[in-house]
Amino acid sequence: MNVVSPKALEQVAEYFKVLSETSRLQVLCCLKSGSKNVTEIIAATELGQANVSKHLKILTQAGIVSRQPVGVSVYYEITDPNIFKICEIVCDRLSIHLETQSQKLTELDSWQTS
Amino acid sequence: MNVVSPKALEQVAEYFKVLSETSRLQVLCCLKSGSKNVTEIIAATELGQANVSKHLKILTQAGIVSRQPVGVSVYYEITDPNIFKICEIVCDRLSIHLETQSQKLTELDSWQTS
DNA sequence: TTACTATAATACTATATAGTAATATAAGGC
DNA sequence: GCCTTATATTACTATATAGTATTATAGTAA
Repeated sequence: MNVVSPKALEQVAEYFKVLSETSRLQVLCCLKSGSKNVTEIIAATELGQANVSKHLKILTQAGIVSRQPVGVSVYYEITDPNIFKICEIVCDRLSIHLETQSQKLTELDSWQTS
Repeated sequence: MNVVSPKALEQVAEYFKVLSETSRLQVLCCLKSGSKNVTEIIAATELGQANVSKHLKILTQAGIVSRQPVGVSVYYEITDPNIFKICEIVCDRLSIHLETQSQKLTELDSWQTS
């Protein structure tokens, strides 16, 4: 058994873990329109400075964004546009899931009140 | 700012969190070939029984697998084949990232030995 | 040099969760 | 009824990490 080695799956899991935080997704979303420096990212996301800095480091290490110092400030940019393709697939899936969930709730409700 | 609401991003992050564990990816991989009961999943993944049970609950609640009791055993099946499309995109991205990483290491190495 | 601003790193707390041992539940066979 | 097997749940420990206050570093202007 074990067609795919757990070692390889670990890498994939690690990548998903980077995407599994609301704050990091916020950062990615605000970078969707183009390169921004840290101050702009802080303003857009309303997150703390140290927090944003930490998340940017994680995103950079994962190769999802790139870092480019310009004078005193540092600009970050998305290097992997596929990110949004992945998010789209997930969103589609979520809406389907939520729909069936609410349908089940409706059925449950009508069963209780009958 | 904040084009996408953090509330919506939370849902997406939650979905990614489900996929961010090696053990759960192992379970999904072993279900790729088709429906399996818990005993078969335990055998294929070599994970503990309670652990598998917990992961299956999480995957079911996320709508990624479906649960079907048959007699004394319970069969699980992947309900969202898009999962593997997402994983493929991530794998492609990972190989690109690893390649550039190793390239950087090679450059660093040749710089040190020159 | 000093002062100021932008970003990063450190140290810490609080929270979440993976894994596991033990227990519970439930279905079939006897 | 009891016994066995399959799955789920509970209680617990150990670990990881998000957020934050504080400090450090670096670029730039006066």
